Amino acid sequence: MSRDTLQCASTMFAQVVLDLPLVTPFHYKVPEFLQTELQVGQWVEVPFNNRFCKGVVVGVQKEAPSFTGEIKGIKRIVYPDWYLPEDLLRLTQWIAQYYCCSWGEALAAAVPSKILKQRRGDGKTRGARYEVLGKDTNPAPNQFFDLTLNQKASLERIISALEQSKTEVFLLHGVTASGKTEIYLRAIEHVLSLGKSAIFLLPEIALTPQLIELFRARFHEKIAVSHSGLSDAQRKEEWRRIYQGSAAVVIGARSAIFAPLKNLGIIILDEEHESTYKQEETPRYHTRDVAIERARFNKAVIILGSATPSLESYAKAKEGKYSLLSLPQRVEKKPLPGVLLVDMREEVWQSKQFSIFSRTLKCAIEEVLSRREQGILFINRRGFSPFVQCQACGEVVGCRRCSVGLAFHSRQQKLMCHYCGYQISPPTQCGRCQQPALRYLGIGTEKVESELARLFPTARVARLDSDSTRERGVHESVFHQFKRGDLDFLVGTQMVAKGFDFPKVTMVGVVLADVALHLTDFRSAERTFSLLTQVAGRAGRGERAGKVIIQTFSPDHYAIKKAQSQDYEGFYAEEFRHRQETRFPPVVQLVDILFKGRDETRVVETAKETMALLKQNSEGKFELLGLSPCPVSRIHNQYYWHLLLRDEMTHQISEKVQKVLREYKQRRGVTIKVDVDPY
DNA sequence: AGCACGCCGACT
DNA sequence: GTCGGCGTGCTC
Repeated sequence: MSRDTLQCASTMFAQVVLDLPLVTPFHYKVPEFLQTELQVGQWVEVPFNNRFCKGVVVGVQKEAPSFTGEIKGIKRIVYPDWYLPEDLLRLTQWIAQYYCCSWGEALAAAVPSKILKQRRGDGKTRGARYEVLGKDTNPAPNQFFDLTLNQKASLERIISALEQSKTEVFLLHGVTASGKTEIYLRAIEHVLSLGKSAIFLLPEIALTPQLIELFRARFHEKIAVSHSGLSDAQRKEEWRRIYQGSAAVVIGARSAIFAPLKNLGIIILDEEHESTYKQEETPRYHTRDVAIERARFNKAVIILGSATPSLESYAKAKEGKYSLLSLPQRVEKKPLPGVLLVDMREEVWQSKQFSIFSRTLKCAIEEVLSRREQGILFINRRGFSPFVQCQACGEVVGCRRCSVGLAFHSRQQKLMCHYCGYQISPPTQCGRCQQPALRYLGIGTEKVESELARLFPTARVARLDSDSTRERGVHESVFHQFKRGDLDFLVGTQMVAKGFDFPKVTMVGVVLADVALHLTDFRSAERTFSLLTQVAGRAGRGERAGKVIIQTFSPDHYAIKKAQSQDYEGFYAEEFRHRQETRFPPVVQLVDILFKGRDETRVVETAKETMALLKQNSEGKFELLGLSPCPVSRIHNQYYWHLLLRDEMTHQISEKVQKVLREYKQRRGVTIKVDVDPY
């Protein structure tokens, strides 16, 4: 894959990857008039199956390819001055082979669709609007406050790795408010001083306006912020800007890992335990693993930061594959908030009725109001009532197109499906037994919001969840109101748990901690623990000490107990032991094969045949954990089944599976997708 | 993924 | 008689 200009009289052949799920690159003749220009990494237009397609040149060769049919010629170079950087070429190739997809599909994930997709006559990009970058609205003073000893020690190790230009993976384990961000900022400053560039990754960019402001204030026009609101044209424009070197620091979610920066010195992945880093469409890559690979290609340093590292990363740190950096204390010696568990079984028993706020939580709310402080109430479900059940026959009102219940949303006065968006007006009677006995059960954000308003009429309350923030700007305006002190309480889902830094928040209430705990998923304890720890971390970041109240029906569960004592090590040890006993990651590797189709019998037949084929070919290299319907087995009238495979970390599983699937003739109407390291 | 080719049912 | 349904196979 040389980038040297081709200067050869005899015919040359180019290997071209097309944006299609085709396994191999295709060969094309390099016409005379392109021989001196054509280089690896360029986008070309080629004739393909009676039409023209765009593709990327991934190699050139003198030898004629073994293909026996007619070899056609490249029509033109699409962008004479643009090359896909070599590290991205190799990175996409790695993604294709590790995550079982075509190189073309991996490229499609890495490059804005406007650049790759064949669209005739897109040459004129008329007045692409994009956000003017680096305009800092309120230029914060460069805060060169002193680092704590732990911060200093961590930063020194990072800088020493940067100086040596060798890849080192750091796992920065710092409790909430321990000053991880300051380390990131200084590491990036150092990288810039070496004339190199940086990528800073976040789980979800829209949720972190504060952090973005901090970066803007520090790096001014050097940064490019990639957010999901960009149009296709803006995305292409952003790519061009970064490619031309007008930004040295790129901040963004998942896809920012593919930013075409030159001379990459560092990649930082904040909140590395977050599951949003895993892409759920083909290619189903995990941003953390892609980032590590890209760092390796560039001899760059990578920092994974979290208050609750994933089991995967912490295990690697313990094995010595990653370098562990610890920040066990909050900055300025601020204490971690005290955490109180409320046993809701006892609460219901003693108060003889169920209220969504226990007496303890009510007191705490009153205290916040009387002291003019602020509070956050967290509940991991949106809507008013997560499900509606007939008290006569037990039937739960379900979606017509999905195998899930409908949730009642009081704002719209509708029952809604959270999977496909289907909605109906609240029925007056049960659809099965016709009795007018429907009851609205469970707790969602809307119910917490309305209960809070009912019990504390003076409280000024706002709700933050994906319903309330659907309209543009709502998130930011609620955020600023809360910051200014125009609100007393914020009620919300995960959204209020992440990255917020409000000094006046002294109380955080978790209305029901059990929601995520009882899902049939090997990561549910880990998710619960880290969510509770993150939420708790929102309290007591300012002058006054914080208090956290967790209401739960399972106060004895280790995920909840360890979250109460904020004991990551203890949780890790116990959870790791579970994973060893039950043989789940990180001690083994999983690969999931997904089957989807409108005709369920066909889906199952296909899955069974595939399973039989895999069994024949497994040669003891991996274990079949069995075929089953997905937890939500029907979405939008499509049936979902999956086949889970387990492997003792030999990493040959993808190859084997790919080979088997390639040989298997796909049945009509059923799509098969491979999910390596599934979530 | 597209797109053509091909083989069977109901329509101007 | 043809229009068009989608099942099958191929693309340098």
